Amino acid sequence: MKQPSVYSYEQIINAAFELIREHGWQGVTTRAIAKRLGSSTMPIYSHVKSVEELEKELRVKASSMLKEFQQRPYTEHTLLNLAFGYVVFARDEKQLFRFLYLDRPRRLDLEAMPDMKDAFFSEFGADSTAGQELLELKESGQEALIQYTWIFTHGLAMLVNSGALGSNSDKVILEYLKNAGEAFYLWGTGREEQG
Amino acid sequence: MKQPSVYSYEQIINAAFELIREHGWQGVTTRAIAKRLGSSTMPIYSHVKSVEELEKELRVKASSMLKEFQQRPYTEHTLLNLAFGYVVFARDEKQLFRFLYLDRPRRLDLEAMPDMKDAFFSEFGADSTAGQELLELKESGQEALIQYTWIFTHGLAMLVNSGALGSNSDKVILEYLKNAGEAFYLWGTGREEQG
DNA sequence: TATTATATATAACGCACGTTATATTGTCAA
DNA sequence: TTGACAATATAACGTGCGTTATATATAATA
Repeated sequence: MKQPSVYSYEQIINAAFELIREHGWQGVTTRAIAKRLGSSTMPIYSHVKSVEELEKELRVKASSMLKEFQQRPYTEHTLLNLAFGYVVFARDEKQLFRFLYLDRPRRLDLEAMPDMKDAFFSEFGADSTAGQELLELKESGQEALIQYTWIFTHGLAMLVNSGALGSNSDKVILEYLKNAGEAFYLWGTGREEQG
Repeated sequence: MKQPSVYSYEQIINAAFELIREHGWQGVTTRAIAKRLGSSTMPIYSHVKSVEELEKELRVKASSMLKEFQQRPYTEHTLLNLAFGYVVFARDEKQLFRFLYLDRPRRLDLEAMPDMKDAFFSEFGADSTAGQELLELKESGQEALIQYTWIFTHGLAMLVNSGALGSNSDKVILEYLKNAGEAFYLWGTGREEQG
């Protein structure tokens, strides 16, 4: 390197991340990034091959932000925290949520579901104090509970994201999730007692 | 009129509708419509003020197609039919579903929820033979059941639309919906017995 | 100090879009 | 038959995009 760059890779990604948070993916253009950086578009290309690569990086950043939302200890129930964090992310980071799960259908076919499902499952170690009541279910029952909860959570997140629900307060969201989880759980146990 | 038009309004709308079904809203351009029509772009403008107006018309057509899906008598339960039709539409008309509920967030904030909710509610007349078991719930319980079912249905539709679910067969979808509905219903009745 | 490579700026290319200006056609009315 | 007007075709305008060609400046190296 014969020349130190004045615009770092981080600066570029951060500027792009600011833009996507504010205006969504469609607001992320090379010219818009350059404008925010106070530069031309060239520094972008010296650090990033193409916007496609930049998109990948933004997806990583957005995903890790979502993960951070999901790992906050809102309640004592890890499962509930994962769901609640997901919905709150959809509410408070509308553009990022849209970017991850709505804007680009083809990319995330394989990402959306496994991410969430694995996250759920990773909390099922016997040491976990949070998901205790889940252990009362058979493994198939656990999986079903997770799946139904995840479907409901996803639906709730969508509706919250688009403002289709009347109220979006923490309290209301939490109640939805708790009630639905309880309903699925009771249904599951009822099933097992029968069969 | 001194001249009969060779390209009718219907032809234009139909061509656009074919395009959106195949390639989504982004595939609907004046040039693409013209190409399918075998014409230039001018006939479009003689029947339609702008693409914005055309978008509205397409939204009407897509909505009425969705409604048609929801009114088919898949089962004896009207409520279930509405939900099932919604999910099947999301599965079989991927682009139309995306157009209505995913592509354009701002427009449908006020449309998505009420449409579905009203449809649910319109089935609750005392004459309706389909929703009988619902009448056993209090009005607040009915509304809650509808809301939770709708959230779940919406989430399921999203996941089915993006192919995130393993299987998309009628049977699997129906089972999801029946189980979730049952769970919510049981939870609701349990609640009422307590309180 | 002279050279060289790199970072950046400027400008342009090619593309696709909605839309519009202009030309052409064909049919109805006189 | 002729003139006028509406429907359509052709072509262009303006915009915004990703990307690239070219020019310039600046700092490390020889």
